[in-house]
Amino acid sequence: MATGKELIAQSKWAQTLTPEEKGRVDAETVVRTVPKGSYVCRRGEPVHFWIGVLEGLVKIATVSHAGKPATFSGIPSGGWFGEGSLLKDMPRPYEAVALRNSEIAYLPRGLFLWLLDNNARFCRVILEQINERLGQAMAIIESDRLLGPEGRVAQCLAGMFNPILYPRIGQSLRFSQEEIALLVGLSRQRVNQAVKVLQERDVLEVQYGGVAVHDPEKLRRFQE
DNA sequence: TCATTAAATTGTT
DNA sequence: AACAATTTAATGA
Repeated sequence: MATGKELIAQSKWAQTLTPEEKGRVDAETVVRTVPKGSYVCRRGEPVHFWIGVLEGLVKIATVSHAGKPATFSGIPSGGWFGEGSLLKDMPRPYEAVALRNSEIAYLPRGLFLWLLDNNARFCRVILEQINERLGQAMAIIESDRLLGPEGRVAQCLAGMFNPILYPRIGQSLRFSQEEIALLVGLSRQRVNQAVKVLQERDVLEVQYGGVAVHDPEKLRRFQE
């Protein structure tokens, strides 16, 4: 099992750091295990950290006044989130819940802002990430309003192939149908039907504990 | 390495 | 939501 430091070093942004900066990151970043179903962070709390999913799967969601949850996106291993909230001085607008046992890194706000101020390459990587996330948000809005369950599942999975937000994801996505259901906001049963339809259409292959996608473009083009 | 058991996931109602 | 069937992971001989 790789250590927290090793997993952090694999991130794209970590490659931009000087040895001194790397030292501060290692010294100040806290890594903890978050069990399945527990909060990684809560809505409304002060934003003190930039958060990384070293291992596992986390969903970003909010809860309506009626108590209905709405998922915005899923963050798999290697993904970092919350940079937008760190730049604003507001309580955290969304909550994050671990969908499986996960290793989560918490990088202090002060260190994050210091890196932005002092390292232009780091700053650029973060800009790219925010830009990618905007594109992803647009895609989610579109699929939510225009597509049926099969299309939503397809777009959700296709979003996981974004190489800028989530580097090093192979062609096999190890997300169980239950996890996919929690991410797209459908019942597990409906997701089970949807992935079978997608398999019929030759867009993906259903496997035990996940799906295999041989052609992400084809998945992205599935707009029904 | 193989067989047995427990746990996770799937498929269906 | 509940159930049975299937697959994987873990355990010990």
